[in-house]
Amino acid sequence: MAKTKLTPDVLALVAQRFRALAEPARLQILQSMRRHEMTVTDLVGQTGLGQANVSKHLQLLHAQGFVTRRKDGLFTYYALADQSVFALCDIMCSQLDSNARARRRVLAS
Amino acid sequence: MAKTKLTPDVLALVAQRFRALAEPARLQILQSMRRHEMTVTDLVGQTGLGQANVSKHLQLLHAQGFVTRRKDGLFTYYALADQSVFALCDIMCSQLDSNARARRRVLAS
DNA sequence: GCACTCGACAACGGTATCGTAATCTAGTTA
DNA sequence: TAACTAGATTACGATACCGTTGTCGAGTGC
Repeated sequence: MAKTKLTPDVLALVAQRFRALAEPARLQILQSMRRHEMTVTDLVGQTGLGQANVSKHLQLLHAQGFVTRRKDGLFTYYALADQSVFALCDIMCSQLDSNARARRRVLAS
Repeated sequence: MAKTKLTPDVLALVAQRFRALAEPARLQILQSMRRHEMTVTDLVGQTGLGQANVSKHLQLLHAQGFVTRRKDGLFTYYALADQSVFALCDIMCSQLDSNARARRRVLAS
């Protein structure tokens, strides 16, 4: 395990990466790419977001290294850089679960 | 593994949780609490942030269930709700690592 | 009671970010 | 070459969020 020191600089970078995932639209895009790579128009169709919007979100995700780009003719294919995004989401979801359960427990008292 | 369905609603909640961690100040606060619970003034001293600022960040972290609150006389003690925050940060850091390495590889070509 | 401290809260200015509309570039096809 | 398409880019208005200042309530000690 690469135990990077958590200096303020590193903290800023980590925060930046968290922010990239702090947007429902981007999570939706990432989820749409879970199985295969996709073009921008594919993603526009699947998510219902605007073209410029999707493109901008993809720029950001690519800049942060969450997705890879591959150009072929007119199309640009985007794919997940790695699967760890879903590991992150899983942790978040299980926290959501336990929070909801705790909240219910409080209400029951 | 609690495989929650990733409906748009859930996605919004997950995004909200990511946003809570998308701020260097909050990561700094969480890191300061890694070992023991702390009062607000402790955290102000340790982080160098303003009092009102710290208090507001703590409200948010508490609302999202990342920290617990315990009042004792004049003081309010905050503590980590669980350690999974650091699991999240670890994943992010290792991604940072591999990104940096990939970038270096590109530069070397 | 009075002064003091801790922490929460409201208001405010500055900045960042979202989504959209319009434009531009590059590649394809007729 | 002209028309078309995919996608990137820019400009803009709306909104959200950060950090600070000032204030208030609660608890403590003289």
